[in-house]
Amino acid sequence: MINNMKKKDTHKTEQLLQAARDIIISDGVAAVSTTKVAKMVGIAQSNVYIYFKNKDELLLSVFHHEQARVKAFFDARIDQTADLTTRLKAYIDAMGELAVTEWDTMTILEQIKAMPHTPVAAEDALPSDDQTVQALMQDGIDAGILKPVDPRFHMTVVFGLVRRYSDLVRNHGYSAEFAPIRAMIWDAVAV
Amino acid sequence: MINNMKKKDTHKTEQLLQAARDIIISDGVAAVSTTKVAKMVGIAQSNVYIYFKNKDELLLSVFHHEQARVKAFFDARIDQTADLTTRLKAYIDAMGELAVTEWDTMTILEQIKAMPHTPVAAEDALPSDDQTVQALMQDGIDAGILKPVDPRFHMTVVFGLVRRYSDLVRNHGYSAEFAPIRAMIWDAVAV
Amino acid sequence: MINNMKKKDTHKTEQLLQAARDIIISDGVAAVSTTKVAKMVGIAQSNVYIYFKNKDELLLSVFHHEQARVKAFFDARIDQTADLTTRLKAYIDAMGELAVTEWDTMTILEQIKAMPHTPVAAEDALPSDDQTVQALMQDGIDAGILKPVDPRFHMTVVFGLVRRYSDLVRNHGYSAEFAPIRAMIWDAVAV
Amino acid sequence: MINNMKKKDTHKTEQLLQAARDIIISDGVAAVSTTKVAKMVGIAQSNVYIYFKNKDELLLSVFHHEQARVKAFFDARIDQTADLTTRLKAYIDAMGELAVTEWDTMTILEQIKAMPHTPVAAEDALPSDDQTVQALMQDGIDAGILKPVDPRFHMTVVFGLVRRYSDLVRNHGYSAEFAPIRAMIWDAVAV
DNA sequence: CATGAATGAGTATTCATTCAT
DNA sequence: AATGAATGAATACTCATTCAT
Repeated sequence: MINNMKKKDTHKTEQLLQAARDIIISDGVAAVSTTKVAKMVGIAQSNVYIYFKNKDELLLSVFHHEQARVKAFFDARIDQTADLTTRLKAYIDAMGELAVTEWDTMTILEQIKAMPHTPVAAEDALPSDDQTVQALMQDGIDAGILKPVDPRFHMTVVFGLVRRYSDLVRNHGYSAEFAPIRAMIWDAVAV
Repeated sequence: MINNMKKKDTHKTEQLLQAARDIIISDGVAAVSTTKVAKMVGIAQSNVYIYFKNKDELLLSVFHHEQARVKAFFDARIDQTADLTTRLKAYIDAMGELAVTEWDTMTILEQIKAMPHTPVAAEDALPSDDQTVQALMQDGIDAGILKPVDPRFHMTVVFGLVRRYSDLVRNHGYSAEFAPIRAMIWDAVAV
Repeated sequence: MINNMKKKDTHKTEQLLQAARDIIISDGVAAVSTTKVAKMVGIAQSNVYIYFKNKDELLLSVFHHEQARVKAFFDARIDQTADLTTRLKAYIDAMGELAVTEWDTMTILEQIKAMPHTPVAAEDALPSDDQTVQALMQDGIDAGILKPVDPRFHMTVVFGLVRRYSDLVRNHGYSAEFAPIRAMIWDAVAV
Repeated sequence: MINNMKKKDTHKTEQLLQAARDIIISDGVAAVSTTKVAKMVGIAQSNVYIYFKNKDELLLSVFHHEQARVKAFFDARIDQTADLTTRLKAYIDAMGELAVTEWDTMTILEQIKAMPHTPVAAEDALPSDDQTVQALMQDGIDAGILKPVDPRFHMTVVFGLVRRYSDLVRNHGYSAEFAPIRAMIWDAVAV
């Protein structure tokens, strides 16, 4: 028990996922290689195949982990029993917060999704393309609150502006309120 | 045959650029390699280094070519002598047209810009970040026509929605008018 | 369930052998790997080493099993009390039947025998090199029935033609009698 | 000229082919790897791809080289203007000589042809399956000289016995005449 | 008996770049 | 201007085997 530290086995899986995440954030998905993640964790390259069937499965695992984070984030912030307008505005605010506090998560999802031969199935998606969100938007349209266009346009506005906001805040020293951006979004999507 | 050997140089350069473009469009920037472009043009791999110092310079050259196309597109469509509101609306419409007719060009610019260690300098940019456009937006803000936020937000809205519109039209069989999208954009950016 | 755990051992051994056989038949000996056989049987890769010291021992075991099948086949078909000519002809006919009905067995023996560093000792061998058969041939030679050459030549003729016959029947839709082939063999070996 | 020994470029191709041949003879086709051949020639592994598109193309090249040797061998030994029986017997004798003097060549052809996913097209083949030879056999059958069975049986007898003869001579210190073997073959194939 | 973890060596192939000719 | 040759590093993935639990 004292000199046998072998219990951490499952931990290796986590460490590999973290290594992959780190590489994606710093150098992009294309830079993720079995060699690199293994080296970062301090194991032999071939061991990666003990924990993941494939490089694809490794990346898919990263994707699902980050996706779960996003889902938890929204679940915690949007009260499904509230009225529609409230929920729509809550979604926009949640997105704004997410884009800033979970920038890395967003980047990772974006990168894996945009891969040439992405391992991510079409159904899986970025938060902005999420089925639930799309349904929410559609409800807004049906209720006459949102403009009657394909809901994907609404999602594009929200996601695009919110990402940009976060980018300016993080990478360009921009320090302004989210309020005016929220206003832009609402003016764009609302009837 | 004997004395027109000089022309081939320029021709080969163009051919290489075209080969790179083709690969970017079909398989993404990551798939561009000196081996492939050389093979496509029918020259030895090492010859690529006669026409371009680097692979980076090749991609940069592709980038500048496409950027020039975009610039020409706007120059032809926006009357700089018209009043500000007219110019702003003309810009939005031009963007809408560009996104559809020059989808490949946009894709190429996007791809090269998004590269992990992009050869594109920060000043260079997507049309939505263009200095001229940014100035136009700033004028709109100063004139009280556009919302008083960083002009990059306005550009994000225009570019994002217009790209999405084109994507739906091209890749998802969407067949609707641009008008409602133009309305969304204007509602977002206008005071 | 509690007290019949001992049986599983033998069972797993057999299953592993069968897995190896299947791979050899479908993809050749080179395709046999501890990883694959273990996966086919549904056990951990390392468990293969519980049942077999080596990959070589696994293959050797497969070899011996198939060899035993062949031996049983001949024992059942050749009456050792019959006169020499009868036994020789019975051997040829048995070989003809074996090649067709036990094609897989022959293939497996052949494949393992032909391995670059075959685990099969020189004494062990294909049926055509079998000690018993060789002795039978020698008797034929001594009795003046077969041509006075190394008995291995006689075995080569029998085995080669019979394998070819089976190959044409199985893989090339050939549908002819064995009789003319038996005649070819006899003409070749008989004085 | 004195210190520039770079002229030997084409020679490298030959050296690589020879390295592949050597490995096939000593350890079988399966043992051929780009790493090994490159090391044997003293170049970087990646250089193999300068001379051959593929490992398959390397092996195919080896195959064609050896095949050409065999063809030349037969062309030099069989007088196509001689009468049929003479040509048939000449073929058998040529085969006997070939099997002994070109043992390695036969082994190489055999090994490459027997590969799990052989790069050799079905039309290409071992000398014993050669179109020309098959035609010769067919002529013999039509002329009533050879037994009226599929010509591949005749070829099997010739090739099989001749290979065995050579094997005994080379690997088992057998030192007998070819004459009795020739007689066995003839008795088998002739009417 | 069974397993998961580990490893090092091996596989074919692609790449950007350099250089002498 | 053009090329063929060369290289070293990188890629994902498989393998036989060992060992502590």
